[in-house]
Amino acid sequence: MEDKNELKNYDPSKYERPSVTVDIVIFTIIDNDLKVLLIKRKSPPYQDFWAIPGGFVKMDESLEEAAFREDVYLEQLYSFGKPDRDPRTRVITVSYFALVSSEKLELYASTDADEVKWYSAKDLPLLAFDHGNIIDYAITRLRYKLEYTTAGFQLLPEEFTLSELQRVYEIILDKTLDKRNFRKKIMSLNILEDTGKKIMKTLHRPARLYRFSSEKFLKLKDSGIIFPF
Amino acid sequence: MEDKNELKNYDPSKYERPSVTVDIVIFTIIDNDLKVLLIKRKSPPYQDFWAIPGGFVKMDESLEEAAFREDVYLEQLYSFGKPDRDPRTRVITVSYFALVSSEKLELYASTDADEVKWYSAKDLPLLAFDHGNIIDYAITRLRYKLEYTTAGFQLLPEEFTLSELQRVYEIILDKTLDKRNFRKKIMSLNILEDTGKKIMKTLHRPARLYRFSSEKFLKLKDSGIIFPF
DNA sequence: TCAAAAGTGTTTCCCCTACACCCATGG
DNA sequence: CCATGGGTGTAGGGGAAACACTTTTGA
Repeated sequence: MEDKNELKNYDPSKYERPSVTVDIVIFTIIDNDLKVLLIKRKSPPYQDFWAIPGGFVKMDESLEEAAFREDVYLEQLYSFGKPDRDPRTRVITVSYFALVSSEKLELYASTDADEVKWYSAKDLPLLAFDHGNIIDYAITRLRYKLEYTTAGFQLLPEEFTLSELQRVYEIILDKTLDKRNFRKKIMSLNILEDTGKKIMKTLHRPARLYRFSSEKFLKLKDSGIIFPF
Repeated sequence: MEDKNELKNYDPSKYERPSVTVDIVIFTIIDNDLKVLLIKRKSPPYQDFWAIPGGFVKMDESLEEAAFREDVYLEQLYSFGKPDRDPRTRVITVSYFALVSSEKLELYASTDADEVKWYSAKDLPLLAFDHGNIIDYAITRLRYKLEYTTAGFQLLPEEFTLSELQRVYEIILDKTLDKRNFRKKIMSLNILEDTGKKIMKTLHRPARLYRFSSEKFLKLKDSGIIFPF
């Protein structure tokens, strides 16, 4: 308690401040595989290592707004701040994870080709800083989220079939699921809306297309997910 | 993406940095009621408002180590960083919640009497900054944690009866629990050790005293709780 | 012997799991 | 008519919830 009272009188202008970054683990699914977006660092420290995208937080800027004008699923993961995690200076990072639907992928692939790459979550390169830990943690949280929320929809285009949705779950959880049980569970959540459309031109029976029921989706968004920046 | 690449080249020394604080929601149970530790602010902003304890993060200091030499349960909650949450300057706070057992209470009550107070979580005063939101979120998380972890033990002395443990759950979850089902569930977790002792001198049948099984407790600690500072 | 909380089992219900066949289409 | 994935129901098992009485002590 004495320490805390002492800190309460601390004058921030008298001391050096740590830098604050926001780093984002961006997931998508490509070719039936869970991918993470990485950027190759062009300068020290960790030059030529891969890193998750992010940046320093400026005084009046909301990085989420800058980085994600798109309507993607974004959730705060954890804040890391060990004094030695960046060799230059004390850097505290607030990490997030994002889910980007496969239909929006072009937005992320359109930069300087050699510098940005989707890596398989199962086969990551050596990473800068503690980014390996951050990704591991993000994958754990993603799997966990999937078990008890509807986050998986964010990885699909607006209209999708139940089989596509099941595949997303199977890829992330890395196990096969029973088709009937999966459908029963999803349907019981009452978050899907039948578009009435079907995918034709397939070599088999056409599949119904569903979309997220937006009213239920808003309820999810209101339930404790806070965007602080 | 363009924004993120641009930020990657950002030179931190050229820009003002936000201040970073760590704020902690400290819970305990007193008189069968869930309490939160608050401190009255002596200076602006929000002078004379109550606030949760916390302080600025210095360059090389781990606030957890400074604030909590005691062995209390400490878990990161969320990082808040809306540019206007502090009227002075941009302040990003990393919030934590802590559980303090009733037997360690003296440590926290021993400061300047009028300035520090345990408030009932059900009857909080007007709070400084966004601390009201932080406490609300902490209570939600605490309830949630209780459902699927063993965090509740942290609020009790080292040796306790099953009825005392049940009362902790009832107070936090704000509902009554079935005695037999509660005991069955706790016992099935295999985290309790019978001390062999009993509470005598009561006006009724004496209750067995249990303690946490430390081996299981360590397993809990290893399961994803990260102390980043 | 009374009051007050400790301690103890069984039944019911619901949810999760396992499991196999017919359907609709394009080629 | 054939290949391919789409679509559907039911039975069994396991865990959570409901529920009431006996025990032990101090006064």
